[in-house]
Amino acid sequence: MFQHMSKARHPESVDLDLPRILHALSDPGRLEMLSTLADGVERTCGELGSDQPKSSASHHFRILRDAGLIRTRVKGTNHYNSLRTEEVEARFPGLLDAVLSAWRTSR
Amino acid sequence: MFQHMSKARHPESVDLDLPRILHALSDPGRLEMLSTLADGVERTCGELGSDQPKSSASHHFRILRDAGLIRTRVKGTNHYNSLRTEEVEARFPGLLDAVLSAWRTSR
DNA sequence: TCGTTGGTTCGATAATTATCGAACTAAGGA
DNA sequence: TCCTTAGTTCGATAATTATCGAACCAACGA
Repeated sequence: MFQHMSKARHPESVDLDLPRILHALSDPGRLEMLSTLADGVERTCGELGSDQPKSSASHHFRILRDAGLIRTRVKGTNHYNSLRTEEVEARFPGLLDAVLSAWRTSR
Repeated sequence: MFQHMSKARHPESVDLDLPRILHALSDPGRLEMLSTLADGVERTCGELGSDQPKSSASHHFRILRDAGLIRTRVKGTNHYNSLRTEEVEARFPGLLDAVLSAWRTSR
């Protein structure tokens, strides 16, 4: 009885948990993915995590998804990821901007 | 040949590492400590971590210190901790404010 | 000098997270 | 129907982090 991605959870905005979000953000690879997504363009997993094994990339996507930072839309055999900008912003104003611009200046 | 706290490291502002900082922030207890320190008042370890065993509290202080988020000043037998507000702000503008106000609204 | 106080460090154990090959699955195309 | 593509899930192992009692240490006061 396992859930495949097609039924994956995306927590409601209200349920976003700050420590969980900060943990998801505490990894260079994941920050890089989010930074890429920050332009609002959807991207497939392959486009974002091509520098590592598929299972590793998938793991990191899951962390981000479970934290509520990205949404994954399944279309055919592709999984399109997008940043949940407005929802995170509504719950934690300024957080995403601060983190992503911090990342860009320190990279 | 061990280093006691009196010679503990406090990383230079320039060396602040974002993933490390975000990891340090990804714990409710540590967020609570920082939130308390945000008023600018120095506090001893005992005042901040009285809800847990000394060794656990000390561990969390170390994480925060190593990340460069707090400074620990030793005076007599007391260790006074303060938030490194300006330094973190200078390196990562808006980050601390965003995280701490996010924490306060979600607690 | 002895005890106390405030906190660190050690050491052992538990818990969480990361990594990645291999098996799997759903969708699409030939 | 068979093959391929894109990505997930499993399973095993390694690495990191957390927890906390116990030993320790430096400063202070009696």
